Amino acid sequence: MSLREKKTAKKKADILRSAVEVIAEKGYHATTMEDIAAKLLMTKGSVYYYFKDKQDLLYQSYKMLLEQSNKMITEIINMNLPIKEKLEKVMKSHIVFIISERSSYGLKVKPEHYFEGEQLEIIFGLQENYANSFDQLIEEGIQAKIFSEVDVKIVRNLIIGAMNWVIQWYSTEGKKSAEEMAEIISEYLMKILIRS
Amino acid sequence: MSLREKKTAKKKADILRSAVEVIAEKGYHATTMEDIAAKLLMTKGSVYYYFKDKQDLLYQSYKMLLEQSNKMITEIINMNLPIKEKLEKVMKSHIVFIISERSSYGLKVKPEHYFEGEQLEIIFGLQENYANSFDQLIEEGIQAKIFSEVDVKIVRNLIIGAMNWVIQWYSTEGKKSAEEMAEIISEYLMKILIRS
Amino acid sequence: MSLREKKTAKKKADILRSAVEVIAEKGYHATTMEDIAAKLLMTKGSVYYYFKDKQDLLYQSYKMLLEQSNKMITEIINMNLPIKEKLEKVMKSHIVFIISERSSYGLKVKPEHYFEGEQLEIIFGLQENYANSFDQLIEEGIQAKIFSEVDVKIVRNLIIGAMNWVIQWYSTEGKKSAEEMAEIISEYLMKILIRS
Amino acid sequence: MSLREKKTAKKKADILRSAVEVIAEKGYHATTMEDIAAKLLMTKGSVYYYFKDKQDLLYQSYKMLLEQSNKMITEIINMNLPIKEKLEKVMKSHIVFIISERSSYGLKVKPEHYFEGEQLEIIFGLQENYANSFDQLIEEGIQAKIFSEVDVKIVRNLIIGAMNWVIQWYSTEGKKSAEEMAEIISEYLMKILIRS
DNA sequence: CATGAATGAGTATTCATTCAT
DNA sequence: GATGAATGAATACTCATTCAT
Repeated sequence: MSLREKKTAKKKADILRSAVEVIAEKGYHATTMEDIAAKLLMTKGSVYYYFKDKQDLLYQSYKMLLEQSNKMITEIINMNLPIKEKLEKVMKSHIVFIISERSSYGLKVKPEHYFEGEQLEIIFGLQENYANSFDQLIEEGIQAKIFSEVDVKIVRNLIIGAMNWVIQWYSTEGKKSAEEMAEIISEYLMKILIRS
Repeated sequence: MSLREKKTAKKKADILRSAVEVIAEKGYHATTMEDIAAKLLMTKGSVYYYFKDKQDLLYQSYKMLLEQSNKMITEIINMNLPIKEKLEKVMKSHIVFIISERSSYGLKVKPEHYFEGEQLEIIFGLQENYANSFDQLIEEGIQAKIFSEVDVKIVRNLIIGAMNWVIQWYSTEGKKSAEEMAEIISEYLMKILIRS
Repeated sequence: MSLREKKTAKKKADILRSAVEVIAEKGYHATTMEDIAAKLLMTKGSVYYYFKDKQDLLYQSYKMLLEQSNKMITEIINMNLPIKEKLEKVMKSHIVFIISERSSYGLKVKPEHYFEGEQLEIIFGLQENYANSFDQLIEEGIQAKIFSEVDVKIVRNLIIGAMNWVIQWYSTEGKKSAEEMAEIISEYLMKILIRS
Repeated sequence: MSLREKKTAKKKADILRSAVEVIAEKGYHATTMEDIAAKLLMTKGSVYYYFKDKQDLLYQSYKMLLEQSNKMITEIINMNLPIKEKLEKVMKSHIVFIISERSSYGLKVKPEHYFEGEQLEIIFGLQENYANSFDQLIEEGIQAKIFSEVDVKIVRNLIIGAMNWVIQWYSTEGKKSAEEMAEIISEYLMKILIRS
């Protein structure tokens, strides 16, 4: 990749990050291209130089988010750790990520509303990948008799829901750092799984 | 209340319910007055007879939701039941309500974005009321040594988060009814609290 | 049709006429919705109440134009007149229409650029209809040995082209009225056909 | 002219030809600088090295067209040929030129919309020159009693209109070559003039 | 000379809101 | 009370134009 290409890639990534943040904060429709651009001291026009349209920006933002989380969960799965610690690590990473990126792995409404065709398929694929990885960890724990025999999908959804909701109530002004909060939360959520 | 007043009140409530549903489905900004009116075979114009503006509609919708949940939680608190059963009942009601109304107790983004001044205070008050009631139940359980000594606020947020997220994944086409699902979920979430 | 419906239909027709004129004058892309609205002392918003979008406005304008000319040519074809007079009448009507409506039967570029799918088919159909009617008149004249044996399609295109071009050079400030000019032109163009 | 200047001149001419074609195809406003540049595998930026702005490009394109046609008509006028053949030659050249350059001597709308001041004068001058040359040929034919006594200006406009319209209907996929078509058309149009 | 990038003015379009009937 | 119509403010998007490298 040439220097110029690197610069372009960086700029694109910057815009995506900016977009993720603003959209997570205000919602897709309430976010204007102006908002996203202003945050980076750019003009709308520039953003359009890098992205086809607002929807494209949303798609790529969301895709980036999901890819990052898939990368994260895959790495952790491949670590040589006890299953319980793996799952805790995943949860903590998930929570810290949400807090630090000020975003959410979950759109505030169904992807079907925003994407269609190939885009929707890719997004669904990535979501499924993450969900499956999560499920895999839970199942492994169940096999190992460390987790109780729960309905994997439901429990996974509950845990992800509880984590994604954190952005609604966690305040950076509070006493606890993101990491501390992630530690506490993962401990609590683990209780849903741990054999008593 | 005269007949006319009753009729008006009913119409208002109808509109609110319609609004709650569409807004929950598509998000506030993506929802047009047309959408809300069309669902009731009305015209936009008529809606304005009953509500000052779109924001007012949102406010009253959301307030209604919160009032209903507060009413619900208060009734359950006053029942003569073991604490564990009370909390389970609250959770089940919360979940069933979310599924049936196809809405969410939580706006998809912070209330601060939509309300201000007195409205915001009232909304915050109602949310606090609900949170406090929830906390009260948790604390009672802790006092009674039935629940373990968790950080009440965090756990409450986790549970509410997990429940509010249900709308993102529960499908009415699935095998389980809302009640069955609520039963299962509340059982799982209860594990966060129950002493092991 | 109720009074209200009549009013709406009239308004629509007014907008179409306004659009036809401005678009014929400045071209589709150079014409703004503002231009069209301003001409009728309306706001853009109002125009959008009656028409889906700018393209829709163009389509309906053009369709109206073609329908009117088809109606005109059909009426003349059905008159009980010598073939030569029929064709002259068609030409004169065509020319007077172009001058009075300040528009052109022909878009300035190919319809394919503006329409697609069903719209394009309908436009093509209407154009074909007009062309066929024109051809029919020419052929009739040839059969009757009044016109010479020309290539019907080419001659039709030449005549229509010459007439559509009138809008480029006819000035309302000149000495001749539209009718006089139409008279002269049709006489000249007839020479292409008349047996010598 | 130095080599460099020659190169520059060639590039300019290339761009002009490209511009003429695209503008004739899509219309001035629908044509983007990108379109023109892309056709020559250039970037927009480069085009600006050679031309001040889009309007300048249009002006020079159009001027070039008119100059070429003036050159053509002048050459033919100066040939030693019977008047009838001269006019036929002019028409054929005009038609072949339009078809080959895929452009039109006539802008799709009035020059007044695109040019002003000196530019407009020059364009008008060139148009007038062409028109006058055309008229001169017609008048010569009338003097020679070969053409009938028509209104020169009107007939000239009719003939030019019929020819400029060719681009709207002539298809390169048809059986007839541009030259054959030009032959046929000029023959037909000549009938307007020829004494019967 | 060429070009990638940035910009801003202009335009289509949407939609909450108003109001006369 | 209801509604068809009208409006204008807001916003996505395009594209001619500029300029640093």
